[in-house]
Amino acid sequence: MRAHNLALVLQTVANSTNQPSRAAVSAATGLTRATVSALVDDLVSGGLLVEVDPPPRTGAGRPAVGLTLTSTGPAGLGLEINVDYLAACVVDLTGAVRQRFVEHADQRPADPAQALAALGALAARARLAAEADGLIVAGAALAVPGLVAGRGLVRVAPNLGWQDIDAVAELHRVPELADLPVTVDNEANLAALGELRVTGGDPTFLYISGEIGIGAGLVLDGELYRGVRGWSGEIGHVTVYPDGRPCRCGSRGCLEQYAGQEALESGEPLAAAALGIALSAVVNLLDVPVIVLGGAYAPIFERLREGIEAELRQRVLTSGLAPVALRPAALGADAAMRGAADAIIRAVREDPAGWLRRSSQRYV
Amino acid sequence: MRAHNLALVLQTVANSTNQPSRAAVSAATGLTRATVSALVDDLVSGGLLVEVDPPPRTGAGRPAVGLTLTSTGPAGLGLEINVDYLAACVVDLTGAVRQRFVEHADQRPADPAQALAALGALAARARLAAEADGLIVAGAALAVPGLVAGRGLVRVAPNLGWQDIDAVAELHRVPELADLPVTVDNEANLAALGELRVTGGDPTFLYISGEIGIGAGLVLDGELYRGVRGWSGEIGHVTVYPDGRPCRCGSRGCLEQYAGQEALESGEPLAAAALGIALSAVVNLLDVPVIVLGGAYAPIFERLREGIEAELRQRVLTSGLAPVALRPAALGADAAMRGAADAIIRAVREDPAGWLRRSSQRYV
DNA sequence: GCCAAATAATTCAACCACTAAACAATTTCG
DNA sequence: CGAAATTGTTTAGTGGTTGAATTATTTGGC
Repeated sequence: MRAHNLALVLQTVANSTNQPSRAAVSAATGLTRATVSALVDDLVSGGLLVEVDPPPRTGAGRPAVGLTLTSTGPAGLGLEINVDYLAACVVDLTGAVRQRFVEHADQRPADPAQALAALGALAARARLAAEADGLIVAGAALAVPGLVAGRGLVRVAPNLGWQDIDAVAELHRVPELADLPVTVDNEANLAALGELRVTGGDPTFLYISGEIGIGAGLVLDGELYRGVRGWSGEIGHVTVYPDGRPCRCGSRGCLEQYAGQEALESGEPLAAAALGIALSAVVNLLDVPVIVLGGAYAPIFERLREGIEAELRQRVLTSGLAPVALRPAALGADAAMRGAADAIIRAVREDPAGWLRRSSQRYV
Repeated sequence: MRAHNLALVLQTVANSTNQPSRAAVSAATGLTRATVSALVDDLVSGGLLVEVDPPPRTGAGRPAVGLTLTSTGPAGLGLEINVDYLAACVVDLTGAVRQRFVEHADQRPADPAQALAALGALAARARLAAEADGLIVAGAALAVPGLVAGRGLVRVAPNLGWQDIDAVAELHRVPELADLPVTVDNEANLAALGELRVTGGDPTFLYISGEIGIGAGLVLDGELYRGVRGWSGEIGHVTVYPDGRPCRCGSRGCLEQYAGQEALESGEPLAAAALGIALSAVVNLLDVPVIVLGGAYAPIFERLREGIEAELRQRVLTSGLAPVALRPAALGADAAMRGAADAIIRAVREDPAGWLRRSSQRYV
């Protein structure tokens, strides 16, 4: 119960645009001022919240003490490995990017261990720089363009040529990362989480990421839906033309053949229509009100828009009752890496009690 | 916290196959025997649980007192209106059907008010019969073949010819139902809930219901996903052949044109393939491991099976890693009505504290 | 310039719900 | 018949929340 209320208070402060006082938090949560005071004290002494001195003055009365998330506490290490680059960043509890390293290089010739060692080196640099800056890296998340099974095993990453790679074990070989909890997730899933953070408004949307392959991250009611085995979002292999072009997955007429990066670069005329058909299926099935186009789609959003919307208008049963909103991604190429870092700090935000417990143990 | 634990105890008893003792519940939930005792006493005196005398003897020790859900407490009234029948049933807390009334008649000529008045009469009979039997009808849920907006407004039910009908208001005109909380939901959604109850095992599946139209109910992690506006599951209008037959929804190549009841009756050769294509999209997007075929599909399941599975094998990216299970629905034509009644008792089960509060007020 | 009103935060007693441990009840087994 | 086992209750203690009173610090009227 205390754990729940700690999270409630922390989220309230986090989601508030200004720097709320204890009294404001009390009003927003429905908890008593006394309770909020006690909880806030714990969060402050545990290094998750800080009191800020100059609160905005308003009317009579004792001045309020503003509260805000710390920028020197726990942080998340976001990692991404993709076909043509490696990237690492550190995001603090407020969501600010504190470190950012990107290394452009084709990863396909390298074998997985080499690639992950290079990424590990980048990650180690980011971690050390962040910790020199007063941050405590709470964990790392890695975004990969492929299917991930539980416990950080990459089952297949077709465009990297990977198969059954234990990415966590490889990263843990780097001495500076050996003690760090690492999770692995699909690139589109994490990018969707990143987008959720910056959009704020819409808790339910589909993020679709056009890279060499096409992935999607589905956020329902503010939560990423990963599927039972973590293999949701494979929109690239949704059939749009049943008897269409053969796909390297063994099927025919997959969306990827018409709207993947290779098709786009060769000026495929059906790209927007194919996207529209696949997205209509998503909306008909899930009643998703917002679709965010990311990856390679974001820069050419305006060129795709009309073609997609035409299909949605025609093919979505409820398009007459309420239109589907189409938006370019707010984060650019950093989305997955940002989302990965965000996943770590999200975990701290959702379970501050766990963090306090662990961080008190650190000093015993 | 008490509310949460009351629900926990009640669910534990409900999900248990035998009639567990307080000690068994304590072991299953992790709560202390003392706590469980206190909670169980509340549930017994509130009329949700009953103690059963003859517990199965085993070994030494004081004999246990078995616990089981009451069969004389709260009950759910499930209603269904469809093209060619009206139906009402009452299900008690244990999930047993206690009353069942079905009236076959084509509803299309009747105007909505007439049809709902007839259904209301059926519902009133079911309620009175149930209450004569010692049950307390806690609420009613109505399954309709159409799109429902919040607060019981049926936006469109194409096959009934309905548009913007306030079904709750119409039912409340029946004097015997005037005091009853009534909700309205899509037929496939409620059928999926009904299926969830009887399957028990799989908490994540897609239920697909082949009637005149084709609807789907999506159950994720044991919860029905209704979509932001409650319009999820419109799989009948997912595009399978982009340039295919025109559909009355204004689009082309909708699944309904190839696998709707009318197509099935005319021996459509593409039915199974079309279903397979649409279902592949669902699995690729959501990683759903189980698909349940209901409505008109259930009796012809074996005829459809191979055709659907062939498409799934070809078109689902992860079909090589883990196959998708295909099953006929366990409940027959009663699924939606059963699911509707179930939705009511599900609410009681999930918030027993609320029920206890309300039922204590009833006697003040 | 001072006091009243207003607002923020803390302190303190009471209470609720859970836990742990002792205890009572009732059986089986040697 | 008594020891062991098992269920269920009682009792004392604890963590966490509430509500009321208290303290702290400002504005504004006179």
